[in-house]
Amino acid sequence: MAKTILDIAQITGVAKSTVSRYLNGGSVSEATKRKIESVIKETGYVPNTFAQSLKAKKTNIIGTIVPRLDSYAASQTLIGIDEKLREYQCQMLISNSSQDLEREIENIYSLERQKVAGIILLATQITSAHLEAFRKVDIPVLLVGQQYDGTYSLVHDDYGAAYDMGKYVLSMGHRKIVFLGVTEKDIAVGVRRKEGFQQAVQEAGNCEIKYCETGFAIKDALETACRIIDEYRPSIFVCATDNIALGVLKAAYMKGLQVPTDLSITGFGGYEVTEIIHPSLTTAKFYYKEAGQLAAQSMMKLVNEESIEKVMVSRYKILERESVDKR
Amino acid sequence: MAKTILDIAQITGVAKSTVSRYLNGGSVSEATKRKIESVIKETGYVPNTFAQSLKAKKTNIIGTIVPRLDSYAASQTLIGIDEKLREYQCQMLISNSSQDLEREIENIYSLERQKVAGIILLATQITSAHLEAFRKVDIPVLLVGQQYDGTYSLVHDDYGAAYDMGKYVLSMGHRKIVFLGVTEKDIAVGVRRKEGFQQAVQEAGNCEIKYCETGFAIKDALETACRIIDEYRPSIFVCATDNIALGVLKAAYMKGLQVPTDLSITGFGGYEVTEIIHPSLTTAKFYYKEAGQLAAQSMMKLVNEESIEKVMVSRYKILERESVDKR
DNA sequence: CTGAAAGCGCTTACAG
DNA sequence: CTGAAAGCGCTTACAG
Repeated sequence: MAKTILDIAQITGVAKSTVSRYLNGGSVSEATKRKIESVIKETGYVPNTFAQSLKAKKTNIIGTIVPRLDSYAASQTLIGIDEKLREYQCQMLISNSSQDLEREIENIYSLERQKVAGIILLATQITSAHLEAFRKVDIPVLLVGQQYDGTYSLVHDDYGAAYDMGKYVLSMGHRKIVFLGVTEKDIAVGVRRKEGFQQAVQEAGNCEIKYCETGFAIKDALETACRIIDEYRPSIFVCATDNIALGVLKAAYMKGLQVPTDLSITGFGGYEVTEIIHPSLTTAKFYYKEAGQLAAQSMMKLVNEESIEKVMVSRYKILERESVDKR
Repeated sequence: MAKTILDIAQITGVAKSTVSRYLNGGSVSEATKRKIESVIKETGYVPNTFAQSLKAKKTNIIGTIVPRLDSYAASQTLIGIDEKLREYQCQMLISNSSQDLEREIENIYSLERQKVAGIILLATQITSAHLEAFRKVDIPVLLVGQQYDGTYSLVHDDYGAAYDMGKYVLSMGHRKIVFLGVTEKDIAVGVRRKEGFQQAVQEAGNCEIKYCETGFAIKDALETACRIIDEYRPSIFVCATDNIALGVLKAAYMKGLQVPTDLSITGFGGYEVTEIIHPSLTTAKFYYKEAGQLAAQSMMKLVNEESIEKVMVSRYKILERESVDKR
């Protein structure tokens, strides 16, 4: 059923090598070119990628490992990567780790086995097993979202965004603040965003601020927020992600608090939904798709052995919307 | 750098075939087994997938084509597929068509070239070029979300869900209704959902109903809804997707209408966010992840040449929430 | 411009 | 249990 290059050669009456040359743009006379072309069309021949790759020892596939498929940040980043890779005639192979760090490691090795040209890892936490894997695989690895010494990384400016967000919140007159963050194992989201915010607060002084931690899931944030609202009455929740902010928003409704009059809320991310909801959410927008494109472009440079910055930083923008009230 | 099976064989002092047998669980003596094992560990040898696949002529990869990465339905379906495939030791290769039908066709052929064992297509529209591609590629194809004669398909019960939604809306006393649908090129969403709803309305009689069409994007729905609200004052918008409902919700806010007191809204899909927003959205929930799992399982049967139903139907559930008022 | 031959890394009957 | 050999489908110097 599936034709091989030999079939084409025999039908056309030329040698395999000639067909191969035709396929790869080598020198072939116009006449044979036409003959081969028509035979290929008739037979519906498609080259066997494996045989090609076996020779080439390299593919034009870039592996991308994502912690989860159902995240705005991840899907936007993937879209950006995909777009840019397509420009370079490269394919993107998505590998889902389902937020399982061990599976993430497995995926790295599995991508190596599939001879991808490079690996883009949408990182959350980096363990020593990760570092070992980076060392072992003989292909370029680029981290997106987390920074780690010794590997290439593209990060969002979590610190800067959080600092600006802190400045903004304070400028709006808030002095009784809950910062609802996440585990510090996640350096970018758990540590950097907190630190940036802390810096802004510190510079301002006289401010009552409580740092709390919750999970990434909306439901977790909802529960945590309900508890905090009962115990403590902040004028604002500064949330480390938009999803957390969404949970807090729901908690406010459940507690009968008007947003932003009774309670202000901010997020990080700039998910599409934050603009649609009412009140719309004040948040620090990260340019995920853009970051994805940059990641892909940088990876292509790495693959072509051009040099790139060890650490690249993607931009952000504070979106002042309706969920923050002036105090 | 990268070791081959020959290197391992030479270091161990055996033949390539023995190493291969070891790798594939053939008969090898305990002693050689141990030796080979240790050499492989030392060298960090990983088999070359291409060489393997070149022989096997088949991979354990299932290709999945999605119209877009940033859709709740798509990502949930992918997660379901991925989960189930993993159970079968199979890989999922995601191919994004960015809502470009031509690219979708290209992706089918490209997956064939990569010798995937089967293709799961999260379908939107099926053109004749699609049908030609299905015929030409010599591997099983399964459609998800759309039904088409001659191909295997797994669909959501769009008609049933829409019928039930119609019944529900009418039972809540609504008699001046806008059904905000999408292009009829999309049979499942544009035609089936409308037909199911129509059937319910027809059975009820005496009802003023207006059928309108809009795009899939929240922004499109927002604009369309604004126009409709100005021209016509329905008591309810029945929207063909949750995203459209979200757009209408925003439009209502912008027009100063209270939901659900001034205007009721329903959707289709059951996206996570519909539960979080306020008021929460009444919608027909489809079980995307479950559908993905079933799709993967069915595909595995197809790959193993077991027989499956030509058309499978996934379940749904009407979620009665806060966005519909009793009239 | 064209063809014969070697080789990419693996698997698989076939002998032994 | 083990090894030599052929072959999967393609590419790539090397001659001609």
